[in-house]
Amino acid sequence: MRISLPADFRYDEVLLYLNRNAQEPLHAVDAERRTVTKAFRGQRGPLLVRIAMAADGELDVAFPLAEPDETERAAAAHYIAEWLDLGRDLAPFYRLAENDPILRKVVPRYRGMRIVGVGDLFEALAWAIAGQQISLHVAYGLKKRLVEAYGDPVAFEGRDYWLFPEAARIAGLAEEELQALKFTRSKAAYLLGVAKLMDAGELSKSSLLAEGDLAAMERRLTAIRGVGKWTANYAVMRCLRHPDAFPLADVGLHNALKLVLGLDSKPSLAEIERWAESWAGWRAYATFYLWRALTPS
DNA sequence: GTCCAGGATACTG
DNA sequence: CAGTATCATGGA
Repeated sequence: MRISLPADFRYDEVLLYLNRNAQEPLHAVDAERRTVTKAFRGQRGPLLVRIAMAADGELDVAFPLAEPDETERAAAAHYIAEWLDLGRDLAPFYRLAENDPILRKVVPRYRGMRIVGVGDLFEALAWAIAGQQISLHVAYGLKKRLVEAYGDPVAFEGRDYWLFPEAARIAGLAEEELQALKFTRSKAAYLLGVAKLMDAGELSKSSLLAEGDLAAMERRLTAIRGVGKWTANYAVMRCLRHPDAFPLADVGLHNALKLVLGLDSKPSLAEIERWAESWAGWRAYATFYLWRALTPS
């Protein structure tokens, strides 16, 4: 199957981003063959896709495990388009960045990079909660243990491509079972709370999207115990895909600004908020591009 | 040993 | 209302 790509799209950036975590359980990047292999939940069961760049510049999508039917092909196309944010017109962001004293230092270098999404709201929130305050390295460990304990494996070529645990599965656990995976008491409680809320149907991606504007989504999410402004905006950025979601308290953002601006200490939240005023409408993309500056090459 | 990681909450003055 | 202690693991 083929997927046509928008004008500004850089596949190398997808590979680089998805290859940050050497022990990633949810997908695999083959750097030499330039492929990404990933399983996701379809209506009739798990689907495994392997994407690659075709010679003609389109995205090639293979289904190495089982031949999909028409519904499944459509689901995969939709999933990938949302995952890689293929539908977004980045031209307004690039125009904005050209005239911004901070973004102009970063954005042109990575033109074509799109925010890689997390389709599942429970996964996005769980990942954000796991990542609160600790290093990415530790957060990756938490995620891997959670996925391999309670997720669902799809075996192919001698390894497992895991499906992230469903909220219903986590909702039935005791806090101690999450603590055994090295979640702190607080994080275990937060994650259980979110899982129960979603399992009860009181929180879903569609109901959140129906809120419409960013402020309303943030209000609903921050009403949940353990979900502060950072977590809410992170989840909205990665899952709901609002281009203006802004994880202001993000340490990576602070470090990126320090690096890009050549500061000798991290800027204050008030300063960042002021700079970001001119990024209005695109603060999620501004953040993603600034994060990129922290990665070599 | 100390500091800090892609924060949130409860508590204090 | 603004500061501060606490969480709790792992790498530098």
